[in-house]
Amino acid sequence: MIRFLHKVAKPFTSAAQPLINLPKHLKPTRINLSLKSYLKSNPIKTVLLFSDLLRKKISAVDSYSLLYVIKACAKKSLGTEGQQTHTLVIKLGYEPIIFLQTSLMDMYAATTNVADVHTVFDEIPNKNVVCWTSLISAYMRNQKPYRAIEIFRQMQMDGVEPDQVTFTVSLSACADMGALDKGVWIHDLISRKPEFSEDLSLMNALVNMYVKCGDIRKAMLVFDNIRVKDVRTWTSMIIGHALHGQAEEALRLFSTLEEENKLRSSQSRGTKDQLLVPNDVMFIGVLMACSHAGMVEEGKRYFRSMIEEYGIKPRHSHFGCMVDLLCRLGLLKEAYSFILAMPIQPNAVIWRTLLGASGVHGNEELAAVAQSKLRELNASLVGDDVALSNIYAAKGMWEDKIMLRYEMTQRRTPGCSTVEVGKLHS
DNA sequence: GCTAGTGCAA
Repeated sequence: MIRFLHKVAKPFTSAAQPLINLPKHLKPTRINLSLKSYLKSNPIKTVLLFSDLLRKKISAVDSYSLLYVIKACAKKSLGTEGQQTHTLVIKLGYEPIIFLQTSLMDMYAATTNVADVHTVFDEIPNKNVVCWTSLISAYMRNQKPYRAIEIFRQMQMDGVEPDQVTFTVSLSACADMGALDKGVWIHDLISRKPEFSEDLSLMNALVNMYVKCGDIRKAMLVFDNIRVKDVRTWTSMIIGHALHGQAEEALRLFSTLEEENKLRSSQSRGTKDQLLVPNDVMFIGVLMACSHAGMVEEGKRYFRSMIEEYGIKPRHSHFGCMVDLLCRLGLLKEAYSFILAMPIQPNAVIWRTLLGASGVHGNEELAAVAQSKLRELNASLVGDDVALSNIYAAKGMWEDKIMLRYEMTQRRTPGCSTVEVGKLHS
Protein backbone atom coordinates (compact mmCIF):
# COMPACT_ATOMS: atom_id res chain seq x y z
CA MET A 1 0.00 0.00 0.00
CA ILE A 2 1.23 3.44 -0.87
CA ARG A 3 0.51 5.97 1.85
CA PHE A 4 -0.36 9.48 0.82
CA LEU A 5 -1.47 10.77 4.19
CA HIS A 6 -0.41 10.01 7.75
CA LYS A 7 -3.93 10.16 9.04
CA VAL A 8 -6.37 8.92 6.50
CA ALA A 9 -9.83 10.33 6.84
CA LYS A 10 -12.58 8.42 5.12
CA PRO A 11 -13.56 10.56 2.15
CA PHE A 12 -17.26 10.29 2.95
CA THR A 13 -16.95 11.67 6.48
CA SER A 14 -16.89 15.32 7.46
CA ALA A 15 -13.37 14.87 8.87
CA ALA A 16 -12.09 15.52 5.37
CA GLN A 17 -12.37 19.27 5.36
CA PRO A 18 -10.40 21.41 2.93
CA LEU A 19 -7.28 22.72 4.65
CA ILE A 20 -5.58 24.78 2.01
CA ASN A 21 -6.79 26.33 -1.15
CA LEU A 22 -4.31 26.27 -3.96
CA PRO A 23 -4.55 28.42 -7.06
CA LYS A 24 -6.52 26.41 -9.55
CA HIS A 25 -5.12 27.69 -12.80
CA LEU A 26 -1.50 26.71 -12.74
CA LYS A 27 0.41 26.27 -15.95
CA PRO A 28 0.83 22.68 -17.08
CA THR A 29 3.75 21.21 -15.24
CA ARG A 30 6.31 18.77 -16.47
CA ILE A 31 5.47 16.49 -13.60
CA ASN A 32 1.86 16.25 -14.71
CA LEU A 33 2.96 15.25 -18.16
CA SER A 34 5.05 12.49 -16.62
CA LEU A 35 2.09 11.33 -14.54
CA LYS A 36 0.02 11.25 -17.69
CA SER A 37 2.52 9.35 -19.78
CA TYR A 38 3.05 6.71 -17.06
CA LEU A 39 -0.71 6.24 -16.99
CA LYS A 40 -0.47 4.54 -20.37
CA SER A 41 2.73 2.55 -19.88
CA ASN A 42 2.84 1.79 -16.15
CA PRO A 43 0.06 3.21 -13.92
CA ILE A 44 1.79 2.02 -10.74
CA LYS A 45 4.57 4.47 -11.56
CA THR A 46 2.01 7.25 -11.75
CA VAL A 47 0.95 6.44 -8.19
CA LEU A 48 4.54 6.20 -6.93
CA LEU A 49 5.58 9.43 -8.60
CA PHE A 50 2.53 11.16 -7.17
CA SER A 51 3.27 9.95 -3.67
CA ASP A 52 6.81 11.28 -4.10
CA LEU A 53 5.48 14.61 -5.29
CA LEU A 54 3.22 14.91 -2.27
CA ARG A 55 6.16 14.53 0.09
CA LYS A 56 8.56 16.78 -1.77
CA LYS A 57 6.46 19.50 -3.34
CA ILE A 58 2.80 19.46 -2.43
CA SER A 59 2.31 22.87 -4.05
CA ALA A 60 2.88 21.23 -7.44
CA VAL A 61 -0.18 19.02 -6.96
CA ASP A 62 -3.13 20.34 -8.92
CA SER A 63 -6.38 18.96 -10.25
CA TYR A 64 -4.58 17.41 -13.22
CA SER A 65 -2.17 15.44 -11.05
CA LEU A 66 -5.09 14.23 -8.95
CA LEU A 67 -7.00 13.22 -12.05
CA TYR A 68 -4.13 11.14 -13.38
CA VAL A 69 -3.54 9.40 -10.09
CA ILE A 70 -7.25 8.62 -9.71
CA LYS A 71 -7.23 7.07 -13.16
CA ALA A 72 -4.11 5.07 -12.29
CA CYS A 73 -5.83 3.73 -9.15
CA ALA A 74 -8.85 2.76 -11.21
CA LYS A 75 -6.72 0.98 -13.78
CA LYS A 76 -4.75 -1.00 -11.23
CA SER A 77 -7.66 -1.53 -8.80
CA LEU A 78 -5.85 0.27 -5.99
CA GLY A 79 -8.79 0.83 -3.65
CA THR A 80 -6.97 2.19 -0.62
CA GLU A 81 -4.84 4.57 -2.67
CA GLY A 82 -7.95 5.67 -4.55
CA GLN A 83 -9.73 6.43 -1.30
CA GLN A 84 -6.74 8.38 -0.02
CA THR A 85 -6.68 10.40 -3.22
CA HIS A 86 -10.37 11.13 -2.75
CA THR A 87 -9.58 12.49 0.72
CA LEU A 88 -6.83 14.61 -0.82
CA VAL A 89 -9.23 16.02 -3.40
CA ILE A 90 -11.37 17.27 -0.54
CA LYS A 91 -8.46 18.47 1.64
CA LEU A 92 -6.94 20.42 -1.23
CA GLY A 93 -10.25 22.02 -2.11
CA TYR A 94 -10.70 20.45 -5.53
CA GLU A 95 -14.09 18.98 -4.75
CA PRO A 96 -16.04 21.27 -7.08
CA ILE A 97 -14.15 20.04 -10.13
CA ILE A 98 -16.58 17.74 -11.87
CA PHE A 99 -13.89 15.95 -13.89
CA LEU A 100 -12.45 14.68 -10.63
CA GLN A 101 -15.86 13.60 -9.37
CA THR A 102 -16.65 11.54 -12.45
CA SER A 103 -13.27 9.83 -12.45
CA LEU A 104 -13.70 9.14 -8.74
CA MET A 105 -16.98 7.42 -9.59
CA ASP A 106 -15.15 5.37 -12.17
CA MET A 107 -12.41 4.58 -9.63
CA TYR A 108 -14.91 3.31 -7.03
CA ALA A 109 -16.68 1.26 -9.69
CA ALA A 110 -13.35 -0.42 -10.41
CA THR A 111 -12.20 -0.88 -6.82
CA THR A 112 -15.00 -1.05 -4.27
CA ASN A 113 -18.71 -1.13 -4.95
CA VAL A 114 -21.64 0.62 -6.56
CA ALA A 115 -22.78 2.05 -3.23
CA ASP A 116 -19.63 4.18 -3.02
CA VAL A 117 -20.13 5.28 -6.62
CA HIS A 118 -23.67 6.29 -5.81
CA THR A 119 -22.52 8.25 -2.74
CA VAL A 120 -20.10 10.29 -4.85
CA PHE A 121 -22.82 10.81 -7.44
CA ASP A 122 -25.34 12.01 -4.84
CA GLU A 123 -22.94 14.65 -3.58
CA ILE A 124 -22.36 16.26 -6.98
CA PRO A 125 -24.49 19.43 -7.00
CA ASN A 126 -24.94 19.96 -10.74
CA LYS A 127 -24.94 16.54 -12.34
CA ASN A 128 -24.28 16.59 -16.05
CA VAL A 129 -24.66 13.84 -18.63
CA VAL A 130 -21.20 12.42 -17.88
CA CYS A 131 -22.03 11.95 -14.18
CA TRP A 132 -25.23 10.12 -15.06
CA THR A 133 -23.46 7.96 -17.62
CA SER A 134 -20.76 7.08 -15.10
CA LEU A 135 -23.44 5.86 -12.71
CA ILE A 136 -25.17 3.80 -15.40
CA SER A 137 -21.82 2.35 -16.39
CA ALA A 138 -21.05 1.48 -12.74
CA TYR A 139 -24.27 -0.53 -12.48
CA MET A 140 -23.39 -2.29 -15.71
CA ARG A 141 -19.95 -3.21 -14.43
CA ASN A 142 -21.61 -4.77 -11.41
CA GLN A 143 -24.00 -6.79 -13.54
CA LYS A 144 -27.05 -4.79 -12.63
CA PRO A 145 -28.52 -3.96 -16.04
CA TYR A 146 -32.00 -3.47 -14.59
CA ARG A 147 -30.76 -0.73 -12.25
CA ALA A 148 -28.76 0.76 -15.13
CA ILE A 149 -31.92 1.22 -17.18
CA GLU A 150 -33.72 2.62 -14.14
CA ILE A 151 -31.01 5.27 -13.78
CA PHE A 152 -31.27 5.98 -17.50
CA ARG A 153 -34.98 6.74 -17.04
CA GLN A 154 -34.35 8.80 -13.92
CA MET A 155 -31.81 10.87 -15.81
CA GLN A 156 -34.34 11.77 -18.46
CA MET A 157 -36.92 12.68 -15.83
CA ASP A 158 -34.26 14.97 -14.38
CA GLY A 159 -34.15 16.73 -17.75
CA VAL A 160 -30.63 15.65 -18.69
CA GLU A 161 -30.22 14.75 -22.37
CA PRO A 162 -28.43 11.45 -22.99
CA ASP A 163 -25.53 11.57 -25.44
CA GLN A 164 -23.98 8.81 -27.56
CA VAL A 165 -22.02 7.35 -24.65
CA THR A 166 -25.14 7.15 -22.48
CA PHE A 167 -26.97 5.40 -25.29
CA THR A 168 -24.09 2.99 -25.90
CA VAL A 169 -23.96 1.88 -22.27
CA SER A 170 -27.75 1.70 -21.92
CA LEU A 171 -28.01 -0.43 -25.04
CA SER A 172 -25.65 -2.97 -23.56
CA ALA A 173 -27.91 -3.06 -20.50
CA CYS A 174 -30.83 -3.96 -22.80
CA ALA A 175 -28.65 -6.57 -24.49
CA ASP A 176 -27.76 -8.14 -21.13
CA MET A 177 -31.41 -8.34 -20.11
CA GLY A 178 -32.64 -9.40 -23.52
CA ALA A 179 -35.07 -6.50 -23.23
CA LEU A 180 -35.97 -5.91 -26.87
CA ASP A 181 -38.75 -3.42 -26.08
CA LYS A 182 -36.41 -1.13 -24.14
CA GLY A 183 -33.76 -1.52 -26.84
CA VAL A 184 -36.22 -0.50 -29.55
CA TRP A 185 -37.25 2.48 -27.44
CA ILE A 186 -33.61 3.61 -27.18
CA HIS A 187 -33.11 2.99 -30.91
CA ASP A 188 -36.04 5.31 -31.51
CA LEU A 189 -34.47 8.01 -29.33
CA ILE A 190 -31.19 7.63 -31.23
CA SER A 191 -32.94 7.96 -34.60
CA ARG A 192 -34.00 11.48 -33.68
CA LYS A 193 -30.35 12.52 -33.73
CA PRO A 194 -29.01 11.81 -37.23
CA GLU A 195 -25.45 12.76 -36.25
CA PHE A 196 -25.39 9.81 -33.82
CA SER A 197 -25.45 7.34 -36.71
CA GLU A 198 -21.86 8.40 -37.38
CA ASP A 199 -20.77 7.04 -34.00
CA LEU A 200 -19.42 3.56 -34.68
CA SER A 201 -19.32 2.51 -31.02
CA LEU A 202 -22.97 3.36 -30.71
CA MET A 203 -23.90 1.54 -33.93
CA ASN A 204 -21.97 -1.53 -32.77
CA ALA A 205 -23.84 -1.46 -29.47
CA LEU A 206 -27.08 -1.31 -31.44
CA VAL A 207 -26.17 -4.34 -33.57
CA ASN A 208 -25.14 -6.17 -30.41
CA MET A 209 -28.42 -5.31 -28.69
CA TYR A 210 -30.53 -6.69 -31.55
CA VAL A 211 -28.36 -9.81 -31.72
CA LYS A 212 -28.68 -10.51 -27.99
CA CYS A 213 -32.38 -9.77 -28.01
CA GLY A 214 -32.92 -12.21 -30.84
CA ASP A 215 -33.99 -9.81 -33.57
CA ILE A 216 -31.47 -10.90 -36.18
CA ARG A 217 -33.27 -9.12 -39.04
CA LYS A 218 -33.10 -5.76 -37.30
CA ALA A 219 -29.46 -6.44 -36.46
CA MET A 220 -28.73 -7.03 -40.15
CA LEU A 221 -30.62 -3.89 -41.11
CA VAL A 222 -28.50 -1.78 -38.78
CA PHE A 223 -25.35 -3.63 -39.88
CA ASP A 224 -26.03 -2.92 -43.57
CA ASN A 225 -26.53 0.77 -42.86
CA ILE A 226 -23.18 1.24 -41.18
CA ARG A 227 -20.94 2.76 -43.83
CA VAL A 228 -17.55 2.29 -42.20
CA LYS A 229 -17.46 -0.88 -40.12
CA ASP A 230 -14.75 -2.20 -37.84
CA VAL A 231 -13.78 -5.66 -36.58
CA ARG A 232 -16.32 -5.44 -33.78
CA THR A 233 -19.17 -4.67 -36.14
CA TRP A 234 -18.38 -7.79 -38.15
CA THR A 235 -17.80 -9.90 -35.04
CA SER A 236 -21.17 -9.01 -33.53
CA MET A 237 -22.96 -9.90 -36.73
CA ILE A 238 -21.07 -13.18 -37.25
CA ILE A 239 -21.79 -14.22 -33.67
CA GLY A 240 -25.39 -13.14 -34.16
CA HIS A 241 -25.84 -15.53 -37.06
CA ALA A 242 -23.97 -18.30 -35.26
CA LEU A 243 -26.18 -17.97 -32.18
CA HIS A 244 -29.31 -18.13 -34.31
CA GLY A 245 -28.29 -21.29 -36.08
CA GLN A 246 -27.55 -19.49 -39.33
CA ALA A 247 -24.13 -21.01 -39.83
CA GLU A 248 -24.00 -20.46 -43.58
CA GLU A 249 -24.79 -16.77 -43.12
CA ALA A 250 -22.10 -16.42 -40.46
CA LEU A 251 -19.46 -18.11 -42.63
CA ARG A 252 -20.55 -16.20 -45.73
CA LEU A 253 -20.10 -12.97 -43.81
CA PHE A 254 -16.63 -14.08 -42.74
CA SER A 255 -15.70 -14.88 -46.37
CA THR A 256 -16.96 -11.48 -47.45
CA LEU A 257 -14.66 -9.87 -44.92
CA GLU A 258 -11.68 -11.93 -46.08
CA GLU A 259 -12.42 -11.05 -49.71
CA GLU A 260 -12.66 -7.37 -48.86
CA ASN A 261 -9.32 -7.55 -47.10
CA LYS A 262 -7.69 -9.23 -50.10
CA LEU A 263 -9.09 -6.57 -52.40
CA ARG A 264 -7.90 -3.77 -50.19
CA SER A 265 -4.39 -5.13 -49.72
CA SER A 266 -3.98 -5.53 -53.48
CA GLN A 267 -5.20 -1.98 -54.09
CA SER A 268 -3.18 -0.09 -51.52
CA ARG A 269 0.09 -1.79 -50.74
CA GLY A 270 1.26 -1.74 -47.18
CA THR A 271 -1.52 0.24 -45.49
CA LYS A 272 -2.59 -2.10 -42.76
CA ASP A 273 -4.91 0.42 -41.09
CA GLN A 274 -7.58 -0.13 -43.69
CA LEU A 275 -7.64 -3.88 -43.23
CA LEU A 276 -10.11 -5.47 -40.85
CA VAL A 277 -7.98 -8.29 -39.51
CA PRO A 278 -10.06 -10.99 -37.82
CA ASN A 279 -9.21 -11.38 -34.14
CA ASP A 280 -9.64 -14.18 -31.61
CA VAL A 281 -13.20 -13.17 -30.74
CA MET A 282 -14.27 -13.23 -34.37
CA PHE A 283 -12.93 -16.77 -34.68
CA ILE A 284 -15.00 -17.84 -31.70
CA GLY A 285 -18.02 -16.79 -33.76
CA VAL A 286 -16.75 -18.64 -36.82
CA LEU A 287 -16.03 -21.83 -34.86
CA MET A 288 -19.37 -21.59 -33.05
CA ALA A 289 -21.09 -21.47 -36.43
CA CYS A 290 -19.22 -24.60 -37.59
CA SER A 291 -20.07 -26.35 -34.36
CA HIS A 292 -23.79 -25.55 -34.56
CA ALA A 293 -23.96 -26.76 -38.14
CA GLY A 294 -21.80 -29.82 -37.53
CA MET A 295 -19.29 -28.75 -40.19
CA VAL A 296 -16.21 -30.67 -39.06
CA GLU A 297 -13.91 -30.19 -42.02
CA GLU A 298 -14.67 -26.48 -42.25
CA GLY A 299 -14.15 -26.11 -38.52
CA LYS A 300 -10.75 -27.76 -38.71
CA ARG A 301 -9.81 -25.61 -41.68
CA TYR A 302 -10.78 -22.37 -39.90
CA PHE A 303 -8.99 -23.46 -36.74
CA ARG A 304 -5.78 -24.09 -38.72
CA SER A 305 -6.17 -20.85 -40.66
CA MET A 306 -6.62 -18.93 -37.43
CA ILE A 307 -3.28 -20.20 -36.13
CA GLU A 308 -1.26 -20.33 -39.33
CA GLU A 309 -2.55 -17.43 -41.41
CA TYR A 310 -3.62 -15.03 -38.70
CA GLY A 311 -1.12 -15.96 -36.01
CA ILE A 312 -3.77 -16.12 -33.30
CA LYS A 313 -3.01 -18.27 -30.28
CA PRO A 314 -6.11 -20.34 -29.59
CA ARG A 315 -7.59 -19.88 -26.12
CA HIS A 316 -9.70 -22.27 -24.08
CA SER A 317 -12.85 -21.08 -25.78
CA HIS A 318 -11.43 -21.92 -29.22
CA PHE A 319 -10.40 -25.41 -28.11
CA GLY A 320 -13.80 -25.71 -26.47
CA CYS A 321 -15.57 -24.96 -29.76
CA MET A 322 -13.49 -27.63 -31.52
CA VAL A 323 -14.15 -30.24 -28.84
CA ASP A 324 -17.83 -29.35 -28.97
CA LEU A 325 -17.82 -29.74 -32.74
CA LEU A 326 -16.17 -33.17 -32.63
CA CYS A 327 -18.37 -34.33 -29.77
CA ARG A 328 -21.60 -33.29 -31.46
CA LEU A 329 -20.82 -35.63 -34.32
CA GLY A 330 -19.89 -38.45 -31.97
CA LEU A 331 -16.20 -38.28 -32.86
CA LEU A 332 -15.32 -38.90 -29.24
CA LYS A 333 -11.94 -40.55 -29.74
CA GLU A 334 -10.83 -37.76 -32.02
CA ALA A 335 -12.08 -35.24 -29.48
CA TYR A 336 -10.09 -37.01 -26.78
CA SER A 337 -6.84 -37.04 -28.75
CA PHE A 338 -7.48 -33.42 -29.70
CA ILE A 339 -7.71 -32.56 -26.00
CA LEU A 340 -4.53 -34.50 -25.24
CA ALA A 341 -2.68 -32.59 -27.97
CA MET A 342 -3.66 -29.18 -26.57
CA PRO A 343 -0.66 -26.96 -25.80
CA ILE A 344 -2.46 -25.49 -22.79
CA GLN A 345 -4.04 -27.38 -19.90
CA PRO A 346 -7.63 -28.35 -20.72
CA ASN A 347 -10.07 -26.74 -18.33
CA ALA A 348 -13.17 -28.14 -16.65
CA VAL A 349 -15.50 -26.88 -19.38
CA ILE A 350 -13.65 -28.91 -22.00
CA TRP A 351 -13.65 -32.13 -19.95
CA ARG A 352 -17.29 -31.58 -19.14
CA THR A 353 -18.09 -31.31 -22.85
CA LEU A 354 -16.43 -34.67 -23.41
CA LEU A 355 -18.18 -36.12 -20.38
CA GLY A 356 -21.58 -34.98 -21.59
CA ALA A 357 -21.01 -36.31 -25.09
CA SER A 358 -19.73 -39.62 -23.72
CA GLY A 359 -23.01 -39.90 -21.87
CA VAL A 360 -25.06 -39.20 -24.96
CA HIS A 361 -23.09 -41.67 -27.06
CA GLY A 362 -22.75 -44.25 -24.32
CA ASN A 363 -18.97 -44.37 -24.15
CA GLU A 364 -18.36 -45.22 -20.51
CA GLU A 365 -14.57 -45.49 -20.76
CA LEU A 366 -14.14 -41.93 -22.00
CA ALA A 367 -16.75 -40.76 -19.53
CA ALA A 368 -14.69 -42.23 -16.72
CA VAL A 369 -11.53 -40.58 -18.06
CA ALA A 370 -13.23 -37.21 -18.31
CA GLN A 371 -14.66 -37.70 -14.85
CA SER A 372 -11.29 -38.39 -13.28
CA LYS A 373 -9.76 -35.41 -15.09
CA LEU A 374 -12.50 -33.24 -13.67
CA ARG A 375 -11.76 -34.56 -10.24
CA GLU A 376 -8.07 -33.86 -10.75
CA LEU A 377 -8.94 -30.30 -11.58
CA ASN A 378 -10.85 -30.23 -8.32
CA ALA A 379 -13.72 -28.78 -10.23
CA SER A 380 -16.02 -31.73 -10.12
CA LEU A 381 -19.64 -30.81 -9.60
CA VAL A 382 -22.38 -33.01 -8.23
CA GLY A 383 -23.95 -32.95 -11.68
CA ASP A 384 -20.94 -34.66 -13.22
CA ASP A 385 -21.17 -37.53 -10.77
CA VAL A 386 -24.87 -37.87 -11.48
CA ALA A 387 -24.19 -37.89 -15.23
CA LEU A 388 -21.61 -40.62 -14.89
CA SER A 389 -23.72 -42.70 -12.54
CA ASN A 390 -26.58 -42.53 -15.00
CA ILE A 391 -24.32 -43.86 -17.73
CA TYR A 392 -23.38 -46.76 -15.50
CA ALA A 393 -27.03 -47.34 -14.72
CA ALA A 394 -27.99 -47.34 -18.37
CA LYS A 395 -25.32 -49.94 -19.04
CA GLY A 396 -26.48 -52.08 -16.18
CA MET A 397 -23.27 -51.55 -14.26
CA TRP A 398 -24.99 -51.37 -10.94
CA GLU A 399 -22.01 -52.04 -8.78
CA ASP A 400 -20.11 -49.12 -10.27
CA LYS A 401 -23.12 -46.98 -9.77
CA ILE A 402 -23.49 -47.91 -6.15
CA MET A 403 -19.77 -47.30 -5.58
CA LEU A 404 -20.01 -43.90 -7.18
CA ARG A 405 -23.09 -42.96 -5.18
CA TYR A 406 -21.22 -43.97 -2.06
CA GLU A 407 -18.29 -41.74 -3.02
CA MET A 408 -20.65 -38.89 -3.64
CA THR A 409 -22.19 -39.11 -0.20
CA GLN A 410 -18.73 -39.23 1.33
CA ARG A 411 -17.68 -36.05 -0.43
CA ARG A 412 -20.90 -34.24 0.25
CA THR A 413 -20.38 -30.85 1.83
CA PRO A 414 -22.37 -29.89 4.92
CA GLY A 415 -25.35 -27.66 4.32
CA CYS A 416 -25.94 -28.94 0.83
CA SER A 417 -28.08 -32.03 0.93
CA THR A 418 -28.58 -34.14 -2.14
CA VAL A 419 -32.32 -33.93 -1.55
CA GLU A 420 -32.25 -30.19 -2.08
CA VAL A 421 -30.12 -30.54 -5.17
CA GLY A 422 -32.52 -33.12 -6.50
CA LYS A 423 -35.50 -30.86 -5.83
CA LEU A 424 -33.91 -28.00 -7.67
CA HIS A 425 -33.35 -30.06 -10.75
CA SER A 426 -36.67 -31.87 -10.83
C1' DG B 1 1.75 21.85 -23.51
C1' DC B 2 -2.84 18.25 -19.64
C1' DT B 3 -8.99 17.38 -17.61
C1' DA B 4 -14.65 12.95 -17.14
C1' DG B 5 -18.24 8.41 -18.77
C1' DT B 6 -17.99 3.85 -24.24
C1' DG B 7 -18.80 -2.49 -26.81
C1' DC B 8 -17.35 -7.84 -29.45
C1' DA B 9 -18.87 -15.44 -26.62
C1' DA B 10 -19.91 -18.81 -22.63
